[in-house]
Amino acid sequence: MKSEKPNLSAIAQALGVSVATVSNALSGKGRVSSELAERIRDTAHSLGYVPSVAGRALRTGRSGVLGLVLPDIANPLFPQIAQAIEHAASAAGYGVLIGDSRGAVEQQTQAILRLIDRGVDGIIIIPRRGTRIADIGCPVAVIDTPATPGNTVASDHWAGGEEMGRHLRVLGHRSVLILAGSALSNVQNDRVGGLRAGLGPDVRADVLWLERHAEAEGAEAPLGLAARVRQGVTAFAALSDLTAVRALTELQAAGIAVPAAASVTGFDDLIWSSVITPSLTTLRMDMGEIARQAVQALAAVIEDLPHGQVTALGTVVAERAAVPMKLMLRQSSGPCPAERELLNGDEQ
Amino acid sequence: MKSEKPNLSAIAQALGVSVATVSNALSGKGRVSSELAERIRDTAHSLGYVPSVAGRALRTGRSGVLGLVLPDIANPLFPQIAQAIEHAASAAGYGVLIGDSRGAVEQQTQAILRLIDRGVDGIIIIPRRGTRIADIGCPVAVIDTPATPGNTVASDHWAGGEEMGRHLRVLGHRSVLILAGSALSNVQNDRVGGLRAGLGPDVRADVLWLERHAEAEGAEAPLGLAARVRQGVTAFAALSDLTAVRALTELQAAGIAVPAAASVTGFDDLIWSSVITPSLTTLRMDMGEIARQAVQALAAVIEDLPHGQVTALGTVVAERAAVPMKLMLRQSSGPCPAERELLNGDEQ
DNA sequence: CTGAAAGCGCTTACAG
DNA sequence: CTGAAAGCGCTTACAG
Repeated sequence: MKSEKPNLSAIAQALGVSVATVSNALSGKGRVSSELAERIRDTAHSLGYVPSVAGRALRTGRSGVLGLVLPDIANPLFPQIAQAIEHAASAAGYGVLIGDSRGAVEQQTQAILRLIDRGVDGIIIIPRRGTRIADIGCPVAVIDTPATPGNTVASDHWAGGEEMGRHLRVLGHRSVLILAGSALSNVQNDRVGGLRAGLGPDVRADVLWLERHAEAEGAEAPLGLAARVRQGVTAFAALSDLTAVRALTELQAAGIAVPAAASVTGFDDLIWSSVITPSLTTLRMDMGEIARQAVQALAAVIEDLPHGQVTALGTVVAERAAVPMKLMLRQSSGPCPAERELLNGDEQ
Repeated sequence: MKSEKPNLSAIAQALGVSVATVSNALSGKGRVSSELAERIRDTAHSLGYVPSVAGRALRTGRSGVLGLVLPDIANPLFPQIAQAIEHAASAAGYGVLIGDSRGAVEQQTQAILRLIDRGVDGIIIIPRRGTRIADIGCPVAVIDTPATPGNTVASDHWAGGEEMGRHLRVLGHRSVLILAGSALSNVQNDRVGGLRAGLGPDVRADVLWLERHAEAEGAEAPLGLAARVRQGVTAFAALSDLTAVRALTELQAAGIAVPAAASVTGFDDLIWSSVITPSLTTLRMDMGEIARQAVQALAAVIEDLPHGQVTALGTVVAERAAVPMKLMLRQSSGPCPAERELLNGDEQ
C-alpha cells in the first residue's frame, strides 16, 4: 500500500537499487540501462511517486515557479493575461505565483521583492504606466509595448491602432474622437499614434484624455459625447473596451444610434464585447502568443544560468517582439452617416 | 560585502554562534537571550538575510503556498477574487499559485492535482457549477454558496437576491424578468430564490435561462427583451453584471429608455458598472471578507496538522459562512413606469 | 541559554 | 552501467 507519499529511496528500496540510479533513471539523463530505467519508471508510477519540489528546489537552487506581477489585478484584462501565462508556464513546467502591485508605484517593487523572497526563478511583469523596471536580481520579462526599452514582449499596439484607423477612414469617417486613458501609458500612446497614422492626414482626430477629464469632472462624469456628435464627430475610437462600453451606453442613453449615427470601437476584446448590442468592433491581443514568448524567454535564461546565480544579479531577457493584434469586425462600427440630419432629438 | 545571498550559517559565522541559535533567535521561539537575539536580528538584517523557502519547506513539509483554482480564469469576476485572495494570503504569510481549470470538468481535477504536486499547503477552490469537491488529500476551502455541502465560505447570495427583489418591489414593479445563466449553478439558484422571495407573491417573476437560450438561438443572439417590455415587463433582474450590460444595451438599442421605461439590475459590481450610462444598480460581494475567511480557515488547519501529514488525507475546513452582499443603488433602476404608453417606437 | 547533530528529498560529481 | 557520499538551508529534539 502506498500510504505515506513515496520518495526516491522508497523506489530504490523496492527495487534494491540506489537512489542515485533512481534519480538518474527518472530524470532520463541516460546514465542507466534502458531496461532498468523502465522498471524504475514503472514502479515509480505504480507507487504514485511525485518528486518533491522542495527537495529539488533546495538542491538545484531553482523553484520551478514564475512570478506574475500586474499593476492592478483588478484590470479587466487580467483574466486573459493570467490564463494565458498560467497555460504557457504550465506547459513549460513552471507554476505561477501571483503578485499584486495594487495602488502606488512602490507597491510594484514590494510585490517583486516578495516574489523574489519566495524564490521564484523569474518574473513576468506588466509594469505600471510610466514605470521602468530596474535590475532586480532575477530574470525578468516585461509585457508592455515594443517601444519600451529593455526585454519586452508585447502586442504591436501601434500597428493595431493603425489598422483600426484605416478601418474608420475607409468607412468614410472624417472626424474621430479618440478616447484615451492616461497620457503616461506607453501602450496608449502607441495606440493613439497608430490610430492617427491609420486615419491619415485628411481625418480630424482629437483626443479626450479620460484621466484629465476625471480630475476635472469626477471619474464617473458623462463624457459629453452627444455634444461631440453635434459638432460633427462620427466615430469614437476608445483605447479600451471598458471605455468603449462607457461611450456606447452614453450615446445610446442620449438617443444616438450606434452605428447608424456614430460608430464606436474599442481595444482588448473583453468577454462581453461580443454580447452587447451592438457588438463591439475591437482589437484582440494574442495573449497566448505573448505569454508563450515571455515564458520561453524566461525559461531559456533560467535554464542556462549557473545554478547558484539564478537569483544573483539582474539578468535580463532580451526578446523584443511585437505580436500582431487581430481586428474583430463587429456591429458597433459602420459607414459614416452621409448626412448630419440623422441625429434627432438629444439633450444636455 | 553581501554578494552571495547569506544563509543561516553566514550569520552564525559572523557572530561566532551556532546556526541553531540563529534559527531560534530568528524564529522568536524565545530560547535565546533577548540580548543575543537582538544582535542576531540586527546582523541578519544588515546582511540582507532572507530565509530560503526551499530549505524551510523541505524541513517542515510545508511550502507556505496556497493554490487558487477557478472554474474559468476568464470569468470577469476573477480579478476581484484573485486580488482579494492574494491580499489575504499575503497578509497571512502565504503565496498564491494559480490553477486554471478552463473548459471541461475533469480539468478541474487536473488543476488541483498539479497544485498538490507543486506542494501547496492548501487549496481555495471556486468549483465549476454542478461539481462537488471530493476529498483530495489536502486542506480545501470552497467558495460557492452557503447551500453547498462541506467546507464553504460564501456570499449570502440568497439574501442578496432578496434585497434586490425588495428593492424592485418597492419601486412598484409587478412584472420582472430574471436573466439567469445556468440552472446548474448553486449560486444562481440561490440568487433566483432570493429574488423571488424579495419580490413576493404579488409580483410576476419569470426566468430566462441564458444557457438554454444560447443552445437554441446561439450565444450572441438577442434576448428579445423589447418584446418582453411590450408584454408588460418593467424590470430585468440579471444575475450578473455581464448579463446586465447585455440587457441594458439591447434595450437602449431598441429605443427603450433605462430606467424610465424599464429597470435593469445586475450582480457583482464589476469595474465598469459605475461608469456606464445609466450606471448599474447591482450587488457587491465582500470579496475581502470572503478571502480572509477562506485563508484563515485554511491556515488554521494547516498550522495545526502534524507535519508529515499535511498533504496526507483529505482534510476539510469546516467554516460555513454567509457573508452579506452590499446593494449598490445606482441609476439603472427606477420606479415602475406608471403607464405603458411610455414605450415609444421599437421594432423587431 | 547555547550548541552539535540529524535529517527533510533531491542531484551531482566522483569512483568503481 | 551502477553506487556511495556530500550537501543544498533549514528546524528540531536532545545534550550540556
